[in-house]
Formats: sequence, C-alpha cells, structure tokens
Amino acid sequence: MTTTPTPTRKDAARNRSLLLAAAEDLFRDAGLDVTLKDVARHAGVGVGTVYRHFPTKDDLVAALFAQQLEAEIERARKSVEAGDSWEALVDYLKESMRLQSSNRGLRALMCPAGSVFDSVRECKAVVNPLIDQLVKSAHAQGTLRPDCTSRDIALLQVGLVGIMDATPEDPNAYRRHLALFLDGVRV
Amino acid sequence: MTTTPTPTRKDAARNRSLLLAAAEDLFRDAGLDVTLKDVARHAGVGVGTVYRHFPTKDDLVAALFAQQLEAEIERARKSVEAGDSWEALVDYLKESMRLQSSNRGLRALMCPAGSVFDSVRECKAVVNPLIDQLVKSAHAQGTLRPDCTSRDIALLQVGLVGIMDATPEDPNAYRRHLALFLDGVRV
DNA sequence: GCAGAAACGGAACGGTCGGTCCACATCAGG
DNA sequence: CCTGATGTGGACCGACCGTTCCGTTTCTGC
Repeated sequence: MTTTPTPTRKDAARNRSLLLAAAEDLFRDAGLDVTLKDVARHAGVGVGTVYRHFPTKDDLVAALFAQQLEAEIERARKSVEAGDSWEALVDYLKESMRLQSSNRGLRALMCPAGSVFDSVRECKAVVNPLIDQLVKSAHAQGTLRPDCTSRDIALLQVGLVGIMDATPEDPNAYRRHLALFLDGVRV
Repeated sequence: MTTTPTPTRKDAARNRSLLLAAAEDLFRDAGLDVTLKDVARHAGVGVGTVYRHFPTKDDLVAALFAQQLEAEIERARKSVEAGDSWEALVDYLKESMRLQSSNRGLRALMCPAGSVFDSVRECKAVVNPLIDQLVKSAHAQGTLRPDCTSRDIALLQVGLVGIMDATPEDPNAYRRHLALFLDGVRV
C-alpha cells in the first residue's frame, strides 16, 4: 500500500490519468474483480505501465476510491450538523446508498470484505461514531424507535448492499426496502 | 450436470459417502468456493475420485443440496397450508432464513448468482408462487400492509442473506433486521 | 539534436483453479 | 485364488490472475 507520487514527465502523467479513468469506469460497472490487464487495455497502455504507477492492484483501488471515501465522511458530517434529526438520518442513508447503488466497486469496498484496505477501515472508524450521533439525536428527538440502534442502521446498510448486488437490472430496487424499513423504525 | 448413479462396488459407495460428507462440512462453513482438492483431502481420497463420482464441481454441489432445496419447497408448502396467514408468512421467513444462516454454501446457492444451477431455478420457480400465495392471504386477512408485495419479501430475503454474509461472527444478527422489518409491514 | 534518465509494453513467471489421464490397486464372480 | 472389470490417486494440463523483468521507446535538460 504505497503512496505513488504524481509523475513529472508529461506522458507518465497522462497515462496515470488514463489509468484512473479506465479503472473508475470498469470498477464502477463490473466490481473490483476486473483484471488489471483489462484496465490496461481499456486505458490503451500495457500492464507494465499499470504497475509502474500503482505497485499493486490494491494501490490502484485505494488511489481510486480515496476521494469517494472522503466524500462519504463529509456526507455523514454534514448530516450530523443538520438540524432535523430524523430527516438528517434519512438523508444520509439515502445519499450514501444512492452512491453505492451506482458504483459496484464502491459497494465491494464498503462491505466487510473490503476492510482489508486501511483507507476503508479509517473511513469506517470516522463514519461510525457520526452515525452513532445521528441515531442518538433522533432518539433524543423522539423520531426514531428507542430500541433501534446504530448497529441496526449499519446492518440495514449491509442488507441494502446485498439487494443492490442481487438486482443489477434495477438499480433502484433497494429504495423500496429502505422505505419499508424506515416506515418500521420511525417514531 | 449429469446424474451420477450410486456405485455398486463397496469401496466406491463408501468413498461417495465420504465425499458428500466432506463437501457438506466444507461448503457449509466456507461456502462454495472451497477447492475440490480440499474436499478430496478432507474426505481422504484423491481428486480423481471426486471426478469419478461427480463429473464437475456443479454436479457435486447439485447432488449435495438437492435434498435441502426439496426441504425449502416443503417448508413453503407447509406454510401455505397453515391457517393464520401472518404467522404462516413469518414462520416461513424465520425457518427459511434460519437454515440459510447456518449454511454458507446454501446461501451462495440461493442468491441470484446461484441460479446457474437448474435445480435452484426449479426450486425458485416452485417457491415463488407459494410466497405469492402467502402474501395474498395475508393481504386478504388484513395483517400485511397492502402495498407490501411478494417482491418486497424476496428482496427482504436477499438483504438478510447479505447481512448473514457480513456478520459471520454473529450468525443471529439477521434476526434483528427481520424483526424490525416485519414490525414495519405488519397490519 | 544528443545523451541519459524515465517510462513503456508485453512476454514470461509463479500460483491457483477446475478438470483429465493413466499406471496401479482393489473388489467380486467363477 | 485368479482374473477381468471397476475404482483409485496424484501428476499433469490449460486457463486465468497478479506481478516481475527487461529490451525498446519517449521525453527532457542542455
């Protein structure tokens, strides 16, 4: 898990961008199992070039999703700062799940199996307390069932990801489940 | 997907049993990704012997889970025949999910990805109409939210499987989500 | 435009998987 | 027993993956 410096040479910088763009496309649509040979071909470069820029596949994945993980943290923070607790919790869930539904790679990353990545573990370590806070606020406000814990919310997210993975033909199928669940835990 | 006849010779019959037992153990605990070499070693035989009894890995899987799929159908049928519609639906879900939670291989088989198996597709083709019926009955009885469809129930199951896969350290974690969801769709 | 550093591309490596093959062991009927 | 049919085991095959290596190409500072 090495941090790769941005290259100085013009062609190298260009290829790095091409690689990240190709990886983003492929990982988004086909998940993290995509071959690095595919990424290289899609970017119009050789495999060797991939490994020059990213020592391992994990490094490529980490570099690619670093920004999205940051966004996930930011999203949770924004929701915590919002006023209405129920709406804040729901908005966070909707937005977080919407992004995961449109990105198969991100989904694989956020699942427990993806915790082999330091960056993912760090992200969760930051986000989880924020969700705790969202849940506590909603409890205090009396808009969330008192026995609904932040672990319940975490498992809800896991379940929704399972639904997304199972319904690639209907990327919005998960919304139905989310809505029904929320109906059950409100007030 | 060939049907393998039960062998006549004594040693062959014994090895077949050993293989099925080993496969059951390994698939239950570690999922369908277990290597056939592992199955062979666990059974104390060579790989060649595996392929004599089961021409492909899929044949082994199909032979192993045929009985469990039958049981799944029987479970659904029983629930349809039961009187109380809400209880029937809930009992079916609880029992079906309990079995899947205790068997990682069965879980992989019942997920959409497992539908490459004819036997699984057949099982679903039989079970789905039965679930339709359970849902319809509950609607008629007025114990299930009118807008909760059998597809919602199917997605609930998919979500629960996702939770099970994500919480191997707590095989009962899914029950919490099931309970909360059911609270939301009752009456 | 030249020289050397930097980057490139893709053949090749080591590992794993499902599956095949065949010399050898084992069983069952006469 | 003994003999032929049946079953066995594990070396081996081909495909695929992440990764390495190195001869060749491309860039950059002078």
